[in-house]
This record gives sequence, structure tokens and C-alpha cells, in this order.
Amino acid sequence: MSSQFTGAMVQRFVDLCRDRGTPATPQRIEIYRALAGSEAHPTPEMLYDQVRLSMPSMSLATVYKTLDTLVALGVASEIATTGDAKRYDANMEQHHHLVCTQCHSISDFRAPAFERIPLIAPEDFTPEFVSIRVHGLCKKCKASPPHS
Amino acid sequence: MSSQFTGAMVQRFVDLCRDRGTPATPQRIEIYRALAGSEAHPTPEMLYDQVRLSMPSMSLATVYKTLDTLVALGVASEIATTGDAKRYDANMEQHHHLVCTQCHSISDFRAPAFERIPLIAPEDFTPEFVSIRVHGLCKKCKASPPHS
DNA sequence: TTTCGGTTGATAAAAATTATCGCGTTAGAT
DNA sequence: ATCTAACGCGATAATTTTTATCAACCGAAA
Ligand SMILES: [Mn+2]
Ligand SMILES: [Mn+2]
Ligand SMILES: [Zn+2]
Ligand SMILES: [Zn+2]
Repeated sequence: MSSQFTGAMVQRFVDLCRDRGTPATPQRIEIYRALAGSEAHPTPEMLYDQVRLSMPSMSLATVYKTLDTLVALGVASEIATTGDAKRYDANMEQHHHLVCTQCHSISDFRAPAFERIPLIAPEDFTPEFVSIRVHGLCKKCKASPPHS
Repeated sequence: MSSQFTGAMVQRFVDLCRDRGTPATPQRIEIYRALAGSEAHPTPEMLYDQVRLSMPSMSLATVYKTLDTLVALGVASEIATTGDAKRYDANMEQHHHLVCTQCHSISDFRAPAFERIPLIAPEDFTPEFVSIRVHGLCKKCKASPPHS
């Protein structure tokens, strides 16, 4: 999400809140702005640190509660990871992820070859959507291998 | 992993331990057997409960430590989830997963269409492997929708 | 048999997440 | 304008999950 779009995303978020009757509080707006403005698929703690810069009274519990709200509203999703903290994504477009096996960074990835993955499943499973993740070494970790 | 193969997997595990100089202790064998014999991609807690049936002295800490060992040996892997506990898999063959959006069950899935997914990535990312997960409703949850 | 390094089980500690609750704000009713 | 009820917020406690610590134990090797 390049920052030039973040403002528009926030505006759409505020509009959606009005439509749904969910109060668009300053806290919710700032948390959503931080999430929408990040490409790191941040953890609650990371969002907490970011939001406190402009809103020092922010509580970590509010970050957790708001992230639940954002997911329920359909403007964010939780990402499956093997890490020790939850990670969120405000990019609701169909896309996939690059996951670094070394530093566990996650970045968006879209490729035509992945656009038309068939939505298949066994008889007794009702598929809804597919997510693909490409595991490997990110640019940074390729450049600086683990200090032996 | 149908149970008839579990014995063979355990045997290969013991052999591998000998090759690597890693003691194949009774605890490790029982934990590996429980994991290899499960199709549920169990959590440490689930494995702990299972192993205690035959080895009541088992400690939960040993389960955690052993799972780390199994992953390091390359005979198990941790699965990325959005859940609140780690989940493990002893199936090291290339395969993918069906993830129930309702009960969060995970089951193995192989399909020819997924066998030849290209290992692609942007220029600056070195891809190693791809994992695909199909999200949807499992058989059980399809049959019994959430009690309204 | 003695030694020694690694493993186990018990437990404490840490980290992450969720629950609780009083307060403040606000929308709506009077 | 005032009152009231509902809801969100921040503080904090509690819970859950995972990791660290450490003494006792075990088995291989001397
Ligand atoms: Mn993303
Ligand atoms: Mn599997
Ligand atoms: Zn990396
Ligand atoms: Zn299900």
C-alpha cells in the first residue's frame, strides 16, 4: 500500500463505519491508518508503537480490540504465520505472500501465474478461496547471511 | 498418515537419529509416533495428552523441546496458522492443506493441478518452496452450521 | 565403577492475548 | 438543556502459550 493511497483507504474505512453504524473513533481511525500505511504486515505491538507516536494515550488492549473490529468489518485480515505474534493485513485485494525463511518478513506478491489458480478441493470440502505463499530468502537476508 | 505406515515412519525416525547422533529416547519416539499417527496437525497440548496415555510421566516442556528437535531433524514442520497454538505436521512430502474457516481443522490435500505450481518470485527474492492452502468449509462444518 | 554430556521433568518466567471494570463520551429521549 | 443509557477507551488483572532454568537422571565412554 503506497502511502498516497492510504488517505483514500482511510476515507473508505470511515464511510464503511458510518454505513455499518460502527463508530469511527479517533483510535480506530489511527489504528487503521497505521495498518493501511504499512507494508510489513505488522503485529499488534508494531501498530501500538506506531500509533502512540501521534496518540500517546493509546492502549494496547484497544489495538487488539480494534483489530478484531477491522477483521469483522472486512477491511483487514489476520495472516497465518509460524511466528509468535499475530500479523495483520489491510490489503483486501486478492494477492499472495513472500515469506522469508530467515527473518520472517512478509511481503505482498502478485503474479499472473497465480491469478488463475483453480479453486479446487475434494468432494466433501467447500472451497472459498486459496492463499499461496512463496517461502525463501528476502533481499536483505540474501545480502547478509546469518553471522556465523 | 494412515496408521499402518506409522510404524515404518517411526523406524525411519529411529534410524535417522542414529545417523545424526541424536539419542532416540523413549520420549522422543513416543512424541514422534503420536505426531506421525495423527492426521489432525496437532498442537503441543494435543500431543501431550496423547503421549501421556502411554507415558504418564511425560512433561509438556519435553513435548515442546522435542518438537523443536523434530523440526531441526527435518522430520516435522510447523504449520502456519491464525490460531492460538502451534501446530505440527510429520508429513514431509510435498503437499498442501485444506483449512476450515469455521472449526480451523487442517487436512492434507494433494491435487495434480497443484503439483506443478511454478516456483516464481520477484527478482530480489530467492524462492525455495511454495505452500498452498485452500480455505473453506470442512465436511463436518458443512453438515452442522453454527448453531444460530 | 566413575565421569561426563545430554535429556527429562518440575517449575519459574516470559510473552502474547483476552477479560474485566470504572470512567468518559456521546446519541437520543425527555 | 438535562438526563440517561449505551458503548468505547484505558488501565490492569487474568489467562494462555511458550520458553528458560535447573537439579536429578541416564547412558556411553574412559
Ligand atoms: Mn499482504
Ligand atoms: Mn499436512
Ligand atoms: Zn529475510
Ligand atoms: Zn470445520
